[in-house]
Amino acid sequence: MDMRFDLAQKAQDDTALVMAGAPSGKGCGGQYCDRCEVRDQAICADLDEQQRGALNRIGRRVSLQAGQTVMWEGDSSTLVANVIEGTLKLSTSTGDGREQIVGVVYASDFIGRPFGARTPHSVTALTDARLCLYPRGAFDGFAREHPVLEHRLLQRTLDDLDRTRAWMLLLGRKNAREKVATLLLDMHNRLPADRGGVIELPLSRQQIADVLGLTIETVSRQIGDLKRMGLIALAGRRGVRIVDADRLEAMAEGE
Amino acid sequence: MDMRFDLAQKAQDDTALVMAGAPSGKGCGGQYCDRCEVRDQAICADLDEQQRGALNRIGRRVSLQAGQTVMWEGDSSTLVANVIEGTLKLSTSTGDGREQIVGVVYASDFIGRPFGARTPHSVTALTDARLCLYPRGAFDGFAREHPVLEHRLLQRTLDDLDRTRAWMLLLGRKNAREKVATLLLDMHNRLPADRGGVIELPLSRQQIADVLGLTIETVSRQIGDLKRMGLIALAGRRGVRIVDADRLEAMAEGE
DNA sequence: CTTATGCATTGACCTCTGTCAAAGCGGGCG
DNA sequence: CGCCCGCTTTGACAGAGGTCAATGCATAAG
Repeated sequence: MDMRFDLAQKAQDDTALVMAGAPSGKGCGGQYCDRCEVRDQAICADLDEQQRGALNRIGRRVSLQAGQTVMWEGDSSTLVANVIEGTLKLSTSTGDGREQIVGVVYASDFIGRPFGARTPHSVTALTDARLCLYPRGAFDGFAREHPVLEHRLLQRTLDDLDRTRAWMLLLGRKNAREKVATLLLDMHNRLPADRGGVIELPLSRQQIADVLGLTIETVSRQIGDLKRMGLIALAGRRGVRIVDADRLEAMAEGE
Repeated sequence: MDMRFDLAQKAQDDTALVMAGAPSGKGCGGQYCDRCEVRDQAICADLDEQQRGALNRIGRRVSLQAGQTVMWEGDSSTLVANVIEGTLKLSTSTGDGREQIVGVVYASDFIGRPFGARTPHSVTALTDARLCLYPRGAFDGFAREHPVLEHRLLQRTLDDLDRTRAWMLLLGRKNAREKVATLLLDMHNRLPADRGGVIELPLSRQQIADVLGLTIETVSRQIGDLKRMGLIALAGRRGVRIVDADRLEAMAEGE
């Protein structure tokens, strides 16, 4: 059976569980916000203590396991959230099941579609994750009353749009080697490395393929080539160390 | 010589002309806004008369000829604008000159990068066009003081992001036939048709290729195939009529 | 109306990436 | 510690789309 369909089934059940199981009225809570890991990076950063308290009251914390899907492409938009911890993918699919990952989000990022009727893409946890979840209607109302929040959301959305458009160049005009090199550099810049300089990829080979618009076989071959050329070193299935960043950057640009 | 480079050269000169030649202090002007064709669709729609007057004072109207470039990828972001009339493309390129069109904008759309240091893509007129142009700094300041404007800008940016992500699915996962069919339907939905049902494409074959991540030859072959199959009819270089929308939609989805 | 220019089409060929199938191997479980 | 499952790698092959080159044909200038 297709792994992706498998995950989807599982997640559908789990999501229902999360929704039902969360204690109502228990928001992020002022006490949570005070020690929130992403308080200074997330969109709530510019709110004062009182405003944050008010936002708290409409939200709640939720834990996700790797593989769980929080929102489904095409569903009516009922939830938005801040990512407290973990990595998630945003994805869309064609009618016949081809998938494209349209974004990868990290701690402090915002997910969901405020001010819109439909969720344009699915959101699925790649690692275990924690969210600060808000009902969309209440969030929209709060945002409209707090321009500092909307401003921060606007900045974030503009940044997302820039990054997304840059990725279109990769999808439309780069070859497989350039695509893989670009992704490895991108992850290298965004993920923490251990002492040995090894980063743990949050994506399987199939997911890398889904981000780059390739097949798993092509991704595997390209990574193998880069290793054989001595530009990268592999450590297990998910570990990667950039050995020669300059040459890898040259590859990424097609030089 | 490469057509695209040629255009670029030409536009660089012309842009300078426009900037220097515009009478300073002559804004869109209250009298212009009153008869503005896009007043109710552009981001200024929710401003009251007085606020619109204030925004006017920092902007001015500018005319562009087809082929002129208004903003350059990577330049510092100094301008933003509303499109009054015409069609423009947003594009990025790799170091070695491969181009990807990352967006096509029409009347009432907003262009430029507010709240950011750099322009992430070039903006070039595909047809003759008119803009309502604002210096970025002044626009940013005005926007921060007028949450209704920022809200409208946020909605527009969220919509852009949705559309851009949907396009990523096309770039990463659709084949040439599906890409071309999708584009023709998209244009059919957004452009006015004459009595005969013929739409005038604002894009040359090369530009269609740059939107779809294909070569001009592949685009030409696919359009030829669709014509031979009786799904579309051609009228000159730019004219297209959708003959069988249902079958074309099936093509677009790969069915 | 005619001509010239440049965009568009068509053809031949080749390469890159996808497809299908089999083997390898990392990591969790017993 | 070893086994087994599922992800990953590797191989052989096919086909979609790119490349290079020549021809066709709108369109606008004369």
